[in-house]
Amino acid sequence: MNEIAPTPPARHDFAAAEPRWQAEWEKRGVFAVPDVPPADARKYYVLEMFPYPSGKIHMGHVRNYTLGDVVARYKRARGHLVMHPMGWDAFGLPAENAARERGIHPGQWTYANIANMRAELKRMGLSLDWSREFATCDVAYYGQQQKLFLDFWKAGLVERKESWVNWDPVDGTVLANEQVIDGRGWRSGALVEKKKLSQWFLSITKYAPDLLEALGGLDRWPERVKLMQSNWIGRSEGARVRFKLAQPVDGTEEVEVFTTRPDTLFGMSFLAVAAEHPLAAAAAASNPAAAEFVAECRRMGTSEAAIEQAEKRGFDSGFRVKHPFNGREYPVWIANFVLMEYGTGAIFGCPAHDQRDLDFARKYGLSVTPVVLPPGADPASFAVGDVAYTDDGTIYNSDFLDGLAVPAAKRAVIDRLEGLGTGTGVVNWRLRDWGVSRQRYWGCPIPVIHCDDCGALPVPQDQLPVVLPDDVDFSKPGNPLDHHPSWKHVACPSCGKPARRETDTCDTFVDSSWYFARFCSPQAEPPVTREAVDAWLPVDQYIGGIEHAILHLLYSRFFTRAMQATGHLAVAEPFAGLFTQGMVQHESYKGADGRWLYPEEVEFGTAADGSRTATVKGTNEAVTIGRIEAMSKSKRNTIDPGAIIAKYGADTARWFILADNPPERDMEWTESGVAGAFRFTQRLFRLASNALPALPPAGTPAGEATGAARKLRQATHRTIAAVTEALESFAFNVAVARIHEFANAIGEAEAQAAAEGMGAARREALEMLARLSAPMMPHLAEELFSLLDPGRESLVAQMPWPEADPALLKAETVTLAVQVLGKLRATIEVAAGASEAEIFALAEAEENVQRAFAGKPVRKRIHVPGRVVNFVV
RNA sequence: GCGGGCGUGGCGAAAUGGUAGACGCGACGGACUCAAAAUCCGUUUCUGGCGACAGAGUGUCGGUUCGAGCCCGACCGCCCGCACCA
Repeated sequence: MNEIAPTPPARHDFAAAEPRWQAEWEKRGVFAVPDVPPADARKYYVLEMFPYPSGKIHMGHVRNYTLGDVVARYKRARGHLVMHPMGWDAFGLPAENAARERGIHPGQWTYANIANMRAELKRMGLSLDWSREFATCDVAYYGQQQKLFLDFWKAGLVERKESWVNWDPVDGTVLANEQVIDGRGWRSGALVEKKKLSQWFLSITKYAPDLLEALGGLDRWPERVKLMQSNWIGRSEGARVRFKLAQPVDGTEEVEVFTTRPDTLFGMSFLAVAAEHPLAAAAAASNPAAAEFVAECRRMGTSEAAIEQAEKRGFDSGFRVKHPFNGREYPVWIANFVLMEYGTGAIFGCPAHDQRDLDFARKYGLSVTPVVLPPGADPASFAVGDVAYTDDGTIYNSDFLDGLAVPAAKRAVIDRLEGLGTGTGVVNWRLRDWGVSRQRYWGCPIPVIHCDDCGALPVPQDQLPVVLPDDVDFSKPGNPLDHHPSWKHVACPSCGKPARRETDTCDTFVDSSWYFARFCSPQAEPPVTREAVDAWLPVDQYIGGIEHAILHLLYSRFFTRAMQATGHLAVAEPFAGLFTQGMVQHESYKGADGRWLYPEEVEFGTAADGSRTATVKGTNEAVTIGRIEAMSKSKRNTIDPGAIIAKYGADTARWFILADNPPERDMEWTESGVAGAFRFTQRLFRLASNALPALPPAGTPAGEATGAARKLRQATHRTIAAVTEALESFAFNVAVARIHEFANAIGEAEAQAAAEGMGAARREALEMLARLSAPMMPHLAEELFSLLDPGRESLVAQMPWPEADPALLKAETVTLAVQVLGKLRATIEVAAGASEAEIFALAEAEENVQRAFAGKPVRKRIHVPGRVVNFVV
């Protein structure tokens, strides 16, 4: 052994190295791409959902942007020209809340947050083209959005309609669903009411059939997202049926319902209308009790979840309708579970074959008549108890439908209704038009002028953009744009008389419905440059949270169609590939008095029984360790990425967030996990620096190796193949595991440093270790490579992806599992080319296998090459 | 309530219908050290057995198959969305 004490192993100084490599990437412009790529370029557009600038990045962002960066760096190495931009979803409620609570202007608050978060993101070492950055609250962005709105209007895709909003009668403000808590306004505590307002809508329903059908072509989208969108669009075939009122109400003689079960029309026991339905209003006008019930329904707010979860209640309006076929009369109820927005706002109730109708009928003592007989049931005795029968069967108790199957009965009813002129077969969609009006300041102004004489007119092109005024007063409730002293007063562009600007601004979902197109030409004066969007769109890989599975993605799919219709771009689908990541979670902690504690306030120990204990740091106060749940400010179970990066470096944070879980699943952030990832970064550095004296110069080929060197070379090339496959399939946690195994193999090879050809094999292994981990730990990869090859020209970020040598992937022998009746009894090692007969003979010779036979004859032999042998006895 | 998803050791997990638990965390044991940290080596699904080995085991119950974590059905639990949070 060497008598001289070895120099202590050098440590990777991430704090110095990470900014150095970030500066180097920027200096060489490695991540910048042109608006219009060269003709021979293989473009690849990687995009993560852009962040709302809340103030600080959170772990969800770290996860999202790390995932995207791995894809971007990998695809770049595979020879693609990769566009990977970043921007800010910068309009929205929190900025107005900050303005009201702290007196800061929303714009000032937002841009300060952006500056902070941009610096935090830069410390992560993401391979972003920052020259494309914009915020949706930039006039340069929302001004172009106003042009899109007017183009859509011209193309017949914008409509003005009435709709209901949550109204806080004390604050005099429209509330977001999030601001309604248990039916009360979050600030005032007043009971929320529904209020009808005239608002702007984008006609997404015109594209409902296309949005549904085109889902079939999105082969790189998760099935569950497509299924959710499909259900949301909600195509259903059914019938509209008009019922005559026994007595006309306010001159109205009929009420129309939509049903998907026209076959059960003879099982009807009541008709129910929504509280917003004209018949409900008519009942309320003449009956104080009905008025009270309708008022109560209004207090439920507009959220569908709240409406459907509320106890099912109804009120008999006193009106009666006649059955279209037999003329029998049925009561008209006002029901809190009937949605005005769906179908016609009225249903007929058939309790025997619809669970909700059955619950309602039982509650109010309405009749229950079964009309669908389950197969094999006896018509004389079949009865419905507490469970409605919703499956197929044979129709009975139904006049001309008796004996028909359900589908035939549906057709027969529709034919008869159409013959009588009292109904039609229709396709109904659950999807509603997209209401984009918001009565708020911090959003894109809707470019419309209202004139008493000329109506609603577009703002003329030469008066665009309509810019938000800076001098706004948040001390008053309501929309600051509306009570601004001068902003809304303009001349009518048509007649010149005094007119008013639209004071509503756009839903922020509008901003995020075309930002991916804007990134292609972020400075363009038209909203997008055709050459740029035609070249770059669609986004090849889009990555974001599953919580956006429906709304954001559906609105974006609509927007590209609308932009296509108005000549702005060529594609219909914005995102060719979609990946939805899981959430980042952490344990939550509660102090003795029930207050939530931040993780850094808590100290851990071990109790006598081995369980974990926790106390408030520096005290003896007991802490309750709560559930592992999504990080949230209110539960204080957050970890600040900035602090983690400062303590361990960006590579460690990135590595840990990729290492432990499959990216689509929720992950738990643990301090010990991060520490483990940090140790691994140091281990890689040590492997390289320890090996350095034993390595031949850079560029030495590994050559035909034998013995230990060949074993290492096989490990190297198997790792190349395995990591490549894992990255291609988004199995980043598996890629990490393979690199761990590879590091173990390199570590084991240290003991055989003297073996023939080992120096070159180790050099190859370490260089590949750096290059394979580069998408995940880009700074360390550069650092390792500069250690191994100080004279090199290109950065790892510019190197092509390594290729595995097929000759080194082949195994000389394979291990087969030997089963008897499916139970493992032995394993055998056979040569790769062994014949089936040899394999069976070898397997049957195993002592354990013979014992398992227990003297019984073998009836069947199964051989799955490379895997398993199974004997059936 | 409706729609969608998930469930595997002490923990995070891996596994084209073919050896369940790779890899990591933690724990335990050992080496090094005056000591500690760091590092390195080993053990670690449960039960029985000194051991060879045997039995059980992927939320629960049932089914298909030579063979099921994986496919099918029912149930339980948790998570996401429900149109003005982003």
